Amino acid sequence: MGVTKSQIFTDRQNGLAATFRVLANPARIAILEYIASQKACICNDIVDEIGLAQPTISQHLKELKSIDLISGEIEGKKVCYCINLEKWKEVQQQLNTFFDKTSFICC
Amino acid sequence: MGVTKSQIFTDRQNGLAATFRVLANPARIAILEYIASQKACICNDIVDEIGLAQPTISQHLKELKSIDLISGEIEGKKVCYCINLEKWKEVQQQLNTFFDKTSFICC
DNA sequence: TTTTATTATCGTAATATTGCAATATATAAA
DNA sequence: TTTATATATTGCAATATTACGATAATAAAA
Repeated sequence: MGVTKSQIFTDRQNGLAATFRVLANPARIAILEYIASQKACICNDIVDEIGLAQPTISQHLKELKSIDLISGEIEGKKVCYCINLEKWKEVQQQLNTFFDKTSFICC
Repeated sequence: MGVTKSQIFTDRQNGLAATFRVLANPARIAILEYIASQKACICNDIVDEIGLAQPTISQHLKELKSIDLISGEIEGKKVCYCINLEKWKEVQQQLNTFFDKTSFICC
């Protein structure tokens, strides 16, 4: 075999892991931090800012968009990426629920 | 190429991504939730509880231990795994710092 | 000591992920 | 329309991850 056996876990557990997975990459962390640092939506100066090739950045942006963590609006020939604040808060909430629910003292 | 270019990111960004990575697997989520649900430390009934082979569980436990999210105490021929509450809180804090710092309105 | 039960490690197969060059697509500018 | 610029997609090479069987290591029990 060799693939995550998602069938044996709940949708919630799989969803939580999937969210963590999108965040589990330093380039995507850096992209999110950069987008957020520009108060107005800034487009692909991201490619210049981060030290990765344009197709690589484009792919990372696609993944971030796939879970709605960012949105991308087309403006002429440029695209303007922004943090989707609603989803952002939702994810933060989801993670906190996990951490709060799971922390018990045992040993 | 084909590997994450960690050199171009900060230690903080790499560390954050690494933490997310450990959590980015439904089996590890399930293991953490199971360990936490047993108020006293329970050992590898985890293998029975989760539907994965013993070596697989052992490997996941190793990863969780590697970032100190759980501890494993040897008790005779059994090992007792527990949530490391101190680290747990620290990770939750770390993630919240990321989310709080990064959330700005742009679009 | 031998046996048995528990956990860890090794080796390997089956994907999944990361990154980039080449190229396609889309839109503004000339 | 042609050209230039910005972004997305495709295809591929280089790892990384997940899972498990076989086996080793450890310690209690017989």
